[in-house]
Amino acid sequence: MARIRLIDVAELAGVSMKTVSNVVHSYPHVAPALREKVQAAIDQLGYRPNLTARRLATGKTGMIALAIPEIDHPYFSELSRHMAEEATRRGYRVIIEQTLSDPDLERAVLIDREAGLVDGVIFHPVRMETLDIAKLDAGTSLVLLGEAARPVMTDHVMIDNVSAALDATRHLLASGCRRIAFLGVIAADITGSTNQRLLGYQQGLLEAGVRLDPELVFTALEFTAEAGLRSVTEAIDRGVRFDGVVCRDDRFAIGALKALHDTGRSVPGDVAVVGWDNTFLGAYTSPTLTSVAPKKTELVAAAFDLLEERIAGYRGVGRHVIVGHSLAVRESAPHTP
Amino acid sequence: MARIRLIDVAELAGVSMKTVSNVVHSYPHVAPALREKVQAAIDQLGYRPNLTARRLATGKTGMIALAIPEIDHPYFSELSRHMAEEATRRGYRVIIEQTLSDPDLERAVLIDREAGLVDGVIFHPVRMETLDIAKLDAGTSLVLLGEAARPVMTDHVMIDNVSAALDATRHLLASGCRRIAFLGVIAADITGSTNQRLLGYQQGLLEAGVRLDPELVFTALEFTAEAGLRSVTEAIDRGVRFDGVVCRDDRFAIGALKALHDTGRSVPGDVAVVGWDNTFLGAYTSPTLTSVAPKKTELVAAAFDLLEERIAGYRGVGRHVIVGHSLAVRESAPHTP
DNA sequence: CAGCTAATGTACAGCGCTAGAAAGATATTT
DNA sequence: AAATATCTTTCTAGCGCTGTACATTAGCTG
Repeated sequence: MARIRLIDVAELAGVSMKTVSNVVHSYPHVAPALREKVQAAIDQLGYRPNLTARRLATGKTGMIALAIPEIDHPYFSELSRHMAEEATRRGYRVIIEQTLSDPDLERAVLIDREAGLVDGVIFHPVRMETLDIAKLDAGTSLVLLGEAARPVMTDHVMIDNVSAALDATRHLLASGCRRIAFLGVIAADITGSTNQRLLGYQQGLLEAGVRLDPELVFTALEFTAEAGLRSVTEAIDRGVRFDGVVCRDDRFAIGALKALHDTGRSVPGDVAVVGWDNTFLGAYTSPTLTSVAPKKTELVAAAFDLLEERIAGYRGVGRHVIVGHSLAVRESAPHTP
Repeated sequence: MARIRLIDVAELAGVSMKTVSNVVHSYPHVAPALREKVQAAIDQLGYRPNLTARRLATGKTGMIALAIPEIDHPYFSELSRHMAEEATRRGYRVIIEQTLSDPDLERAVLIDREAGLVDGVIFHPVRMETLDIAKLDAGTSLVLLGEAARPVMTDHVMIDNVSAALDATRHLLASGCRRIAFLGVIAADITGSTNQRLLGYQQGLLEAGVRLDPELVFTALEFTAEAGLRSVTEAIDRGVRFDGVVCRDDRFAIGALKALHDTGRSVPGDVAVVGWDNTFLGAYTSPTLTSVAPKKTELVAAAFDLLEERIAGYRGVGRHVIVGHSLAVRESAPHTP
């Protein structure tokens, strides 16, 4: 039972391969009677075009790669879902590459891109630096996500992290918080995100005339809820007093919520908490989580727009697109009454 | 700056294409001096083999498709991660197809498989029925996950749902629960999972001599935390009394936890809760969630084993593999003291 | 009905790589 | 030294599909 090929259909229908191909592609100038005959042959044999062969012939793969640190991080899994749906809408398939924040795997993503497997790559780097990416960006289609790196020649989509952190901080200040913590700084973190979010946080305190207390900038060991939990618990154990927390990641916020709960603090009564990314997690915690909400669909659409322009041949300087954000206000840091 | 091809390297190195190919594939019988010269040419030009062309020539794609209902469901995103890692280990790439539990999209997965894009498919059906799958299973490599359907000729990996539900129910019974609810039955659900889990639940009650009260089988509208929350809240509003809940899904459990919290019940004091799938969600709820834990890595390994045998040419009858499970015991339904 | 345009259909050369056959070179044996 | 065996390398026919160039037929016009 070998695969049915175009030529098999052609023989059965008594026409040339090209005519069958024309029918498959709904090419307009095919006589109705012939089209019907060919279609019947296709149906009878159950013919499916071989995509690999088509790709080789056309030079287009119809696939794009989405390279993210972790598939099962809620933010990235939600992002993946949006990407997959947008891709379907635009006639692409997505192949997801997990980099695990490993510099070598990240590099491999860019190198593989050259292998003709995909038409373009949407890449959220964590560990690779700007120059590193620039060196490997051989002019083929690439769009970067996040804040880690932004080579001059490469397109790039992100939210305004400073302003989003500012919004979060203002929100806490408006509800009366005065000792607001930031969770968290990570030693090994080379991404720009944290710095920018920290900047917005500082700016918020500054404009409200609240003194910045270094003790309130918590550190964590890694980007997990567990690390967030530990960090907050330790701060409490050290006797640090605070009435609000801006978390740079929903997972940190989940950990913080749990730490506060376990140490008998009420949220938002004693401490108000703001998370980041507005993952679905936040909707089902108790209390539900207020969180910075990047406009994910905008982000995805922008990334695809840029990528498709690159695929279509744009070779110019890198475009930087800032997509909107909002604050999804829930119980952990409610609106001021 | 066109793509570098094998022949470009061959010309630069002054050898034949096959020799370059031999170097690329580390074929042993290449004279060291030549190998070096060819390698130098490869490096100089930055040659990358075109995978599409290689595929067409070899007939193998090195890719497998993972078809799941939703990428961002925690269970499936965790599964995806394991799959991606196992695939890498075995030299495959994974392309994730999201079916959204849509029968047409599910069907498309099986039809596409014929298109030579992937070497095999690991498919977790939700809406397609056994016969439907059997009809489309043209003998190419396919492994099914879950309980929805199991055609005779198709390989299949699952956990023993009856026994897992039995374990969960016994656990609650052992800690003294006597009015144990099941969350939940969904009208539109045609998967076998719920029935099997319900069966295990009944069996557990039966062997403990506890009467089965139909009022305790909760229904929900869809598989979301929101629906779980609503279902439990409504049961409480109706005045249904219960001291334990077996949830057929962690998301239901998250919703249940929130419903109990919002209505002032303590967990596990007033009501003990068991979830299903042991997603990472359960580790960060308050209280943390006891959950049925399928051995995901075993499941993934088994699925790949079967799939690789199919790819290698096995054409026999469908194998059914049952992988182990355990109960991840946490605060929401602790061990009996 | 010749003379032209438009509509249909066919032939075939690639796309870039693989792999088996064949050829050429070198080493070993008698 | 001839004959045989063993390496190395080259040659080349596909893999299945697309798209260009060309051939054929049909449809009109004057």
